Amino acid sequence: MDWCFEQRVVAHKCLPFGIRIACARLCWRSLALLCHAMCSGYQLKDFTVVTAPRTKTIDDIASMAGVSAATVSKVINNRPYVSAEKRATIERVIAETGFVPSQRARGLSKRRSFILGLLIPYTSDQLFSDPHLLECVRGIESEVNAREYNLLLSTARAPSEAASACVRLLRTDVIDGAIVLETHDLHQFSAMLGQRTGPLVFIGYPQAAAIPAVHADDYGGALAAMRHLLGAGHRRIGIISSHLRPFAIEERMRGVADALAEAGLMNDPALVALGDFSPESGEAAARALLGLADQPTAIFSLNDRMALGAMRAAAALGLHIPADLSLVGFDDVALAALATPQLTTVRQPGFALGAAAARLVFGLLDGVPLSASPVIPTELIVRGSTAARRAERA
Amino acid sequence: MDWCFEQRVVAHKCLPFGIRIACARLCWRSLALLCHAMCSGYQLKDFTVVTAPRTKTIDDIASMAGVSAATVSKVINNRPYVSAEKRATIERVIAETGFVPSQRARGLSKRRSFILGLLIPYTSDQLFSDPHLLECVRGIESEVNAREYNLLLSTARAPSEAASACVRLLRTDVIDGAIVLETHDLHQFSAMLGQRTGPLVFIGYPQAAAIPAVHADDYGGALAAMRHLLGAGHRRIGIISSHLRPFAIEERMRGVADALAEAGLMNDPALVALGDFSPESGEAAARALLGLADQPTAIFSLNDRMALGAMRAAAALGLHIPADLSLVGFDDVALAALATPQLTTVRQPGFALGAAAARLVFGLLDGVPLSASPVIPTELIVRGSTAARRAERA
DNA sequence: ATGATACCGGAAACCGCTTTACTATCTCAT
DNA sequence: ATGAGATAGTAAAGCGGTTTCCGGTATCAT
Repeated sequence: MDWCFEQRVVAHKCLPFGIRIACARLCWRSLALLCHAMCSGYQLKDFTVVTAPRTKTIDDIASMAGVSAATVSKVINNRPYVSAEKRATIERVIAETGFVPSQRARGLSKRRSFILGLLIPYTSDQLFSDPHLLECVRGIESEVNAREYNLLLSTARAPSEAASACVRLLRTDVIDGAIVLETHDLHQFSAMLGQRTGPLVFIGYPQAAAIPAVHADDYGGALAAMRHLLGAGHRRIGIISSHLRPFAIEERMRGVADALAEAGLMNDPALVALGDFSPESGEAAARALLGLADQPTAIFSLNDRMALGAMRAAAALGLHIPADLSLVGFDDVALAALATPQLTTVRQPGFALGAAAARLVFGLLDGVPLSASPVIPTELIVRGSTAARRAERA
Repeated sequence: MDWCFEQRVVAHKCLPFGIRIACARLCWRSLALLCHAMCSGYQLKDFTVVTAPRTKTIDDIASMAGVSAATVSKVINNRPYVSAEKRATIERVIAETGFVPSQRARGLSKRRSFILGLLIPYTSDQLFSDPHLLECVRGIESEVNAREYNLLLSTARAPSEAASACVRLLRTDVIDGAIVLETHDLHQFSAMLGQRTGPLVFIGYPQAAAIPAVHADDYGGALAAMRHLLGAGHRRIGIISSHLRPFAIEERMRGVADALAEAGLMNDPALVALGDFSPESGEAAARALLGLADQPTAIFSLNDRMALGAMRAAAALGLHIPADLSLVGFDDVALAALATPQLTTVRQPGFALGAAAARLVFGLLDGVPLSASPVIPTELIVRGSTAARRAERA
């Protein structure tokens, strides 16, 4: 059996001196002994490396200010029953020493970590390159910073992975609550939801009931977009939808249907083409729509990327936008404003969504009972890609 | 003076019953009393809301397994001196109860929070929409996950804000270390660097000495790009650089100069046009270059976005790429592969950069002495925008 | 004066886990 | 047999704050 360092044994066996290495916190002297022994071929076993202790603790501040730690705590937490002079003294000492309490210890006592989790299940990488996400994060951050919280980022490749990561983060006390960006299948989450501790809010449409969520007014946005086109005199409006049907798309389609009904128009299935959100699929869908005998005079694409593809298709077919064809997108991605002509579209309220989600989590943390899921309004941005319908066969 | 709830007083004054509300942890009964009192118009003062305690603690597990908490801790931390049978028992109990230790308490004892900070000083929003960033984050995450760490996200509008946020996070013990995405002026950071506790690694070129950093091989990338063009026979190569000169650009320019020198060519200042990284500025710069009497046959743009602008300029001038003009970019943004023709460019090793930075932080945390800043190789991706120079005046 | 009540301040307990320090048992060469 | 050395296990002491609980003044109406 190899010789080894074991706490109690070190002193007797390996080291000829009368000094024992009592604890893992090595002083220079014991360190030297250790080095010597290790150079002689001994192995270390059952040892731990501890990092340096805190430079200043609340007790130091307390003794410097001539009070007890409890009083310092009161001052730090801005609580009553501290005389003005003591408070001033303590505040001065804190300012002088630049003392900041340890969130680790604080969290243990207060049973809060002051950290919110942000879970991004990015099955598709585009999520990150999506400026909408940046806006969401900014919105979340603004609320989080206002409450002196922090934001923990966790991305996961698969939704199931995200669900377990989320539960783990919550159960290990790392975070106080979490915001989850919409996932196609929330089933994964709902299965693990019972195991969690702490609030969870989704940005998107909750498919399971009783899951707090915030979402944009997709319905209203689509309604506004369609009304805009209908108001401009368009009667045959092509729709570029998707064969993938997340809730947001369903809602937008509902808005489309209602707008058509409002105008007394039929919902002609021939005028609906399906894509997969990519520009290429949008181009193909637009070609299909424009190839109809009774060509539509306007197209509403349910996302911007497909609308940009439709723009290409129109150009290829020699159609001028907006003279020959009006085009409306959805999302207001950065490219929408850079395209020629600039794309009329419905803006996603990213910042507001993020902020609302964060507020919801904080509310839940504070015990505010959950009310209805907030719906954040969308905004129609009218730019150069839409115009009044030209007179018939002009 | 208003009547108020104060811990000791509650019982005598506000409540006629013999029950005192001894602690803030309200049971239903005392809660009912409180509600009653408040409905009668009394105010609450000096109260705290505490969240529920942990459902299961290590002590519960210990008693369930019939051992002491210390032994359970040994098992959890995979340390020796636990008999196989006890270990098995404890592991079974842990599995059955689904117990996970509290990171809060763990962090306090171990003096580690198991959280790494990621600081993104996004003066310009494009940072986030930059897929390169996503790759960096993915690289960091892969290392972080491997070590069962977590990632805390902190964005800041100004570098000074980022510096203070970073120092605060470090000093409050929230994070164990941090990775900072390159900032134009590190001076802000170096000023506060002394106040920090814990390692800090930059992704980018450290302008102050002795700051650990990792960066991409911008020099080598530019060298490879230029060699590629020179090898294809090009002799007059326009450079689209920038009037902003972060270190990365300096390095790329150095690569350009060395490649030219290698080929025995002069570094003609007339062939260098300046932009501001945007596509528009790239377009303008390309127009300027292509308007020269002695038109270049190739252009090397120091970033992709300007290269894409240059592509537009070439198209507008009726030049075909790569037949009339070869074009090389730098970064390999997503659009580079989607452009027509596909852009030859130098790929930023985002994932590797992130991973290297994370490894560096962990190394520093483990006390590994700092060696030289790692340089991550870049890769020339040859696509359709470059071709051999056509015979003179063909 | 004198309770009654409000304001202050501190000792001690606690949050949940890790580490120390020490005892007890087992192994094994002498 | 026996003491040295290795292994197992645990009570107790932290980690760095917060909260409880209680005693001591200051104030104030009677």
